[in-house]
Amino acid sequence: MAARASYHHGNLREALIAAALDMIRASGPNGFTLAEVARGVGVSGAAPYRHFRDRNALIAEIAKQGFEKFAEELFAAWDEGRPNAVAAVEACARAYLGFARREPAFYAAMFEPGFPLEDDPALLAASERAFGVLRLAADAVVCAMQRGKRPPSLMVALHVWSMCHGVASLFIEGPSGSRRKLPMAPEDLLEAGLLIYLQSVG
Amino acid sequence: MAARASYHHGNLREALIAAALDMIRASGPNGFTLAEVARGVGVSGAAPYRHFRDRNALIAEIAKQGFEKFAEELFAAWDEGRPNAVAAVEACARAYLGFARREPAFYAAMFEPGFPLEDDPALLAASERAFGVLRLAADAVVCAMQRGKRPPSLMVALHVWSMCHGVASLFIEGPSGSRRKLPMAPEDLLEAGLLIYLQSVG
DNA sequence: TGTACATCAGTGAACGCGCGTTCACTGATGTAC
DNA sequence: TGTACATCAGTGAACGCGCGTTCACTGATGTAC
Repeated sequence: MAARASYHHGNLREALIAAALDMIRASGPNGFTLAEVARGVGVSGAAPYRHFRDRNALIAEIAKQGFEKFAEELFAAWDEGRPNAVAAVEACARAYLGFARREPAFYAAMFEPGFPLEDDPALLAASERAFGVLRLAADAVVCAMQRGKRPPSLMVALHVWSMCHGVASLFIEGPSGSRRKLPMAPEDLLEAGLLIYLQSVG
Repeated sequence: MAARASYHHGNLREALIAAALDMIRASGPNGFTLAEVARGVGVSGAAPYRHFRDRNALIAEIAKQGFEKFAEELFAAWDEGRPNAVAAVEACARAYLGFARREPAFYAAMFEPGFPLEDDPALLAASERAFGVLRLAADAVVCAMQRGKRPPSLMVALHVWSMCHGVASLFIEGPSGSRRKLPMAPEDLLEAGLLIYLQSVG
């Protein structure tokens, strides 16, 4: 829509991504339309194909960037396990929900892309890098325990991930719009849950 | 597609639901098309409107029936808390995953309907009835604890629900198709997680 | 500093497609007398 | 038992719509000489 001064856009690729994020935020990765994105940026419907193979490729790029941001934020929250392993896991969990809350469009593209992650190896890799941060955190928790009573840290990481994702997708407002009401902050619910879990694990 | 003998279908409503479930199983609640459902049942594109207000009403009906089946199965698994509260919760969790696995189409319609649950009061009520079973189970767990150390049972129910839903949506094959590979059965992962959690809670 | 030319990011028109929904209608069913 | 009629589940054609993608093209950019 927005009229452009020059024939060349300058940074169409980034602009398309930004417009797509707006659209996904409003109606989810499925309510997302390449044509409307192009219109929103003030460019013909064919222009996006200079930058993305097809519709899915744009979603995949967004999901990938999302996982990268996500991994960074988790990693920062983790803070090398300071002040202690359990607190660091809690910080990751807060960061997890914070991301889902602040970036519902990225989150939706990451977890409901509408096609298998395997379709895009770079995307899959980015997703695994993000999970890697949770593994780090779980490792630290497990290492803080007495030898012989250590559960597999992969399992702990998967439990933490499941709980985070469960709370986020059930209770954080997102574009899919089927979120439940809750008599408390999702952050508090998750914090309590992980505390109980980690107390028993270590 | 399938040719009919008589002018009247007989049980078009049920047939539409069954055909829609097939379609949702294959491509999710968003890849679902009223026109294709009608074709699949061998009926004109206008016929479904005799039974459902619009496309969403059909999805809502499916989600509602899903929650009802779901509640029944959870309730049966719960088995009035036998043999003991913790084991009964574990049974519910297994039933939760079993449902997601056996009925991916219902599950998808229930948790990614594409419109807010609040749009259909009957649907919302059915969803709350299903959650009610988890509350029952959580109540029993909490009641088995010593007075004074009892956490709010609503919170426990929400934790159990989050973990079940997290595991199901991350690791159980569904139509959205972004499920992760896992080096163990989701059932085992969830069972271990809940055991650790419940051990600490009680 | 100026010019020829390769590169490439955009255009716009077209293709084929299928959707959701409405409408006036018609064929079958069953009920009241 | 037979018939008139109301009911209602289907039809089929049409409406308006917008999508994703391809294609031959053209305008702007920047680089080599």
